[in-house]
Amino acid sequence: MARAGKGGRYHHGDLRAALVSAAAEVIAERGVRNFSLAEASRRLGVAVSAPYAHFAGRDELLAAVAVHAYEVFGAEFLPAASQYPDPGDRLAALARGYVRFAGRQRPLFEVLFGSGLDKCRFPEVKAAEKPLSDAFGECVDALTGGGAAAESLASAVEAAAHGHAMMLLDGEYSEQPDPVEFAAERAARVTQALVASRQLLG
Amino acid sequence: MARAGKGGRYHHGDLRAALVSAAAEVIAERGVRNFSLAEASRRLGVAVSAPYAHFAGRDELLAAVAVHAYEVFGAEFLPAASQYPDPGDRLAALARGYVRFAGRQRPLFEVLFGSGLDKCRFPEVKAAEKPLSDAFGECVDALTGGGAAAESLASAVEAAAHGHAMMLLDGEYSEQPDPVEFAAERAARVTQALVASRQLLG
DNA sequence: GTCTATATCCCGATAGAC
DNA sequence: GTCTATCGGGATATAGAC
Repeated sequence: MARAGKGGRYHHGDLRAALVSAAAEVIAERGVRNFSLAEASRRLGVAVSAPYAHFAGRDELLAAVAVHAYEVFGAEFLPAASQYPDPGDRLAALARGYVRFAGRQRPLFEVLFGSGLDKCRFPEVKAAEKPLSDAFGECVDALTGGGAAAESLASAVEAAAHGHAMMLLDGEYSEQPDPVEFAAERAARVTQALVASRQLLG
Repeated sequence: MARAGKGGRYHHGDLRAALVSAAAEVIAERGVRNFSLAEASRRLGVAVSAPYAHFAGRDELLAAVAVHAYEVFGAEFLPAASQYPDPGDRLAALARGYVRFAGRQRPLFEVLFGSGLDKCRFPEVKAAEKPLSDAFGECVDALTGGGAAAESLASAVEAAAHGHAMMLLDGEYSEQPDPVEFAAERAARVTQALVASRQLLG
């Protein structure tokens, strides 16, 4: 890392990357809603206008953080799921991981789903999401043989995982000793139930 | 409604209520993220500081809009569900209504779930939510006899409904002829599947 | 008790110098 | 590629008119 002092004229070789990680820090400390380009700039000791050389605006930087969030997500939870030989167990492990990610990496999860970021506007974000949806897709294909049945099972499981994550972050399980694990286990169980009754889905 | 022209000195008898409905309008037109106290004030022809006589800040006004959102939600979808004699069908109708509300009253739904509003800080919001969770609770109690089984079924169905709503708003079903009904039907079906396999849940 | 006027501070965004 | 300067807008606090 190069100079951040006020005397420094130029920053370093990779302001772009530095901004992404500074943004992630700010968001972790103060929440997505209170994140600002200006604050990220201040931390790096650069002018508030410096980010505009790398990002068209606040949303574009947020999108870059979102890409990072999906990478962390994948690195942290896809390996754990792939251990299970049974596709139903694998799917349940994915749902569990999804909820754990929400609970353990709350700020990153909020960038993805609570920041109001319109992912459709950013193809990079969609691309970063793909390994995750592919993991779901692989399991449901193995379970259903593909087609419409696969699609509706995937939809159901993703919805269940997301819904439990949201309820966790909403504080619905705050009376539990370990809210994160509680929600994660529930999502896994619901997934198993959906797998068992998949012929009813579509 | 009283005068809104620039010449007017006072506004009317109920600035508080006027602010809530103006806020709902602004949000409908420009989205929750772009909502501001100043914009709502401008529409009513009052000074930017006027709202502070009724609300401590932006979040407090947003909370009032959230209460309104839950009222609309209840008025619009609870009656439809209560028609069904079978508790499983009733639960499925609730899930369907939940997703329809998200799709048809998107701005209000976003106030509830996409505005970053911390509902725990506002007891009024929690109270306004109660009729809705009671409706879910009544169905699951009828199906399971209450207790932990009721709680986990309720959790699963709410998560499924919320998850499908979120995927709908995320554009996942945009290639469908009627995305709202498509998502609503899926949520209803998933609910029926969860009811059928409820002994696996908890 | 309700609203206006005003002033400060922070943020997003742009233009032009180095 | 970065800085300085600047504009417009929103949040917020205070003082005062009615």
